Amino acid sequence: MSELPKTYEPGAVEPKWYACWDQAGCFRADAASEKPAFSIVIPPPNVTGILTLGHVLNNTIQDILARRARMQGFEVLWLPGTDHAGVGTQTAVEKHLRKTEKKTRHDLGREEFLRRVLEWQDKHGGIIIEQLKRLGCSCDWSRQRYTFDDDYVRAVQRVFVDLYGKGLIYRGRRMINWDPAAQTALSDEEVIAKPQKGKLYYVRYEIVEEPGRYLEVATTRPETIMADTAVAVHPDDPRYAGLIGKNAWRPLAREKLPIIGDAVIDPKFGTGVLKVTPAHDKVDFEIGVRHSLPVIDVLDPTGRINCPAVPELDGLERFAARQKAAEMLGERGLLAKEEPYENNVGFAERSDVPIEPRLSEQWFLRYPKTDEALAVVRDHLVRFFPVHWEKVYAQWLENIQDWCISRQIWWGHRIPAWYRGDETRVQLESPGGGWEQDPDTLDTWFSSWLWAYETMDPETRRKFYPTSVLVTAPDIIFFWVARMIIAGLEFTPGQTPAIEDNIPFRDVFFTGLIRDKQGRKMSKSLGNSPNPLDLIGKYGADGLRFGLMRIAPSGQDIAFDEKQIEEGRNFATKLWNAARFRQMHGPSQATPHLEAHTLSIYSLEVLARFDELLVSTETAFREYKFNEVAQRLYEFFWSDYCDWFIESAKTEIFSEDEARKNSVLAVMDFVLSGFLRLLHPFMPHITEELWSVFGFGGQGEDIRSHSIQFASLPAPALASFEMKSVAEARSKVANVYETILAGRNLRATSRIPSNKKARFILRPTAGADAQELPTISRLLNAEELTLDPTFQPEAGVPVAMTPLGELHLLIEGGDKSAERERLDKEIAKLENELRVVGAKLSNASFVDKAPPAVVEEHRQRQADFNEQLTQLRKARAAMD
RNA sequence: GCGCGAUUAGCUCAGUGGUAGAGCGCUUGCUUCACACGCAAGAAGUCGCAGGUUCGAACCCUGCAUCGCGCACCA
Repeated sequence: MSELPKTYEPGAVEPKWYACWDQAGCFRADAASEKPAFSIVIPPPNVTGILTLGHVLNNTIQDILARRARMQGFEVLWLPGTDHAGVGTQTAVEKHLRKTEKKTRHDLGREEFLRRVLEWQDKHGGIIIEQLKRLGCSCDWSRQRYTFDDDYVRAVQRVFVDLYGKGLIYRGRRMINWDPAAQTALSDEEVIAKPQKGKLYYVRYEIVEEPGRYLEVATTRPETIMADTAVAVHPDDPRYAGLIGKNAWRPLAREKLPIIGDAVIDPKFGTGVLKVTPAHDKVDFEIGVRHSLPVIDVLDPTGRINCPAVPELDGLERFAARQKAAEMLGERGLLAKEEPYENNVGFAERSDVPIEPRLSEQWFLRYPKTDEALAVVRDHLVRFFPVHWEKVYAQWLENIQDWCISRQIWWGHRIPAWYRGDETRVQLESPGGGWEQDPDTLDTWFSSWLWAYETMDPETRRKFYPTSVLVTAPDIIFFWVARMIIAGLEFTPGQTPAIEDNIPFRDVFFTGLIRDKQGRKMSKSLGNSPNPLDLIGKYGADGLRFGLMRIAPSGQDIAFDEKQIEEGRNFATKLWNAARFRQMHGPSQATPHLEAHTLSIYSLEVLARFDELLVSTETAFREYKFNEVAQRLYEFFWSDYCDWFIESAKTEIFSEDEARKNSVLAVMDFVLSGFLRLLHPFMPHITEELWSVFGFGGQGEDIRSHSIQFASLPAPALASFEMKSVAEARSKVANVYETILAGRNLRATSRIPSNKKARFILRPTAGADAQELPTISRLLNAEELTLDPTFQPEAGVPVAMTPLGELHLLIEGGDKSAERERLDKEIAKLENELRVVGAKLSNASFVDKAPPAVVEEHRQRQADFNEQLTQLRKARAAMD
């Protein structure tokens, strides 16, 4: 066993072990294994992306689950990969082109542009994979997939053809969300509503049949007046009775517009009159359909006005045109007034510009299996953690609209549809000469929704599908989670047609979003997003992982604070030093063995607490409460193991009694070995390092046989022990520890500096024995602790009531008044607590109706308080 | 408008009916033979507000307020 260096250096240790695991194929899943399967597919990051804290959170959780499952004896597949991220990647490359060459994709042409994207991908692709490795992720890299792998592309297209054949995919001219910046259609999910401060313009439309009478129309979009094809009022609105059927003059590009009645008009909004613009508003379009109105489009794909009839506006950008149109109306006396107004405007998620509702020929998917998808979550065949996301999911599915899946961007899966004249064919290969393929590509999510199974070859799928758990952020619950469930149900990739064999995952764990200390989202522009690689450099991957896990409450957003990562690092150091301390006292056995009859009461105590730790972490894991697991591990090790057990054990460790010393060292090893295994999923590198240094895994050629990764989780230590003797030992230890706390408090309040030895005298209660005095003395940093049943303190000697008796602190020239004050405080505190308990016990209802155990507990407390109080009063009286 | 979360110590958060908790920060004492990325002690909270249920409420119920999120509407 080599000696441990003074401080832990993650920078050297972590990459060493990762390389070792990776080379030995530790993460490779064997589809032919006899072991039960556990599988996770990674939410594929963008191929050209770099690691964010969100990725760290997400992938640490997946790694914890994967590593724990390996230790539990599962054959584990954690399947990694990347996503081509259509719009995102294309936008990045376009931006780059604009900056470096001042060119647009159209300047290059489709073929050249795609060549450039591939160049970009080769240059920036795969960085994130290396970063995940640095974090310690135990993915099966031999199975790494990409949504642009040839097989995967083929599968996506086959699915399109299949759904078209089933009549679920269709092409149609409908109102869609148009992104004028990216110049593509978007799905409803990609539109983010944002409140915007604007103006409400009241525009006067003159009635044709009654010259001089005007209808006032409240609108936020005067620039689209030229596209008006009607004016509408509510049919029952008395203000406008008799106008329906007449006409109004369109104030720009002057034309007669019919005045129509439609029940969708809200008489209370504005003036109760709506200008109907079927080309540029979804509701207006529907009104247009009901009343057979013509559709006039006055916007081009980039969002500029296309209306030669009004030369002042033609060619203007839409927001400039709004301003100009209002001015023109004002000059003509047709603008009654303007009011400031705030309304929600849809913004494109990616390019962050207002979308335009636009009539356009696109491909749509009518979602299949929506009822079934609702049912599998409602009936918990798929379980959501936290459960409240079920409702969000259900709400979406219940109001689901057809999915616009075609995109007018170039970087993506080409739509397998072919045209010749009026003919359309949907098939993988070109039907032959004269046929042209649809220029559009598919929404990236139309490939992602197959990720849970299309990433697996048939053999892998047989073993590992459905996957065990999906770990993802809740913001893609519609984009990805819901659609994967639908895909599983529709395409039945499972081994049997049974629903439970086809759902893509059993459990879904939704992480929180990481925010900064002020609660803002992490973003590049705010510069509030720390680079995880810098954090790994400063605190180690293990420190980052543990720190983050400890502050990540399940399902709640996380306020990031680097201080907490520092704590993760500190915990690694604590572990390292406790191990160092152990190592200084001789070699450890590969499999530490406990001899029941040799165990000290402190050993039994720490073993009992370790068993409790096993239970509480197991429970927390079942609920995916990672922060709770981390917190328990932290508390156990720092407080129970280091502060109490090791400190108490020093009595034996530094003693001459070899038998007792060896017994305690064996317990240290036993708990350390078990604790390393419990901690390993959170801090894989340092635990492997210590496991190896201590030789707990034995020796061997093949790392798989002695790596902590494949060691089994610890079993309860005291399972076969006699419960009564354990309980007795624990009760003794509780008394000892309580006495130590009281003594330390006495020291501190009597202002004895920590480095000064102090002399204590214990006047014991009946039954207290001297056996534990050395340990108590050590933990009190006492010069001397003597047992004296007949001790009669002089007035002013500080005293504390402990379970073992009166503990007196001997100091030179005791300060009477200070001691008197201290005692008075103690007495007042006790009296108060006694009053509370007394009040409760004298309440007849409480004694009658509360559970007997609770009442008994209160009685016990009352008795304890009374006894302490009596003693303190005696001590206080002796001072007067 | 509908729905979902949150509201507990200065900060970040645990706490599902029985004496209010942790970490950080703060105060005090300490380089004591694993660890100053440490040890020990301490101060600090009418648990958002108002009702209700209960012997007993931070916890259960109702309403309200504030903050955040989602969905729908928005001329």
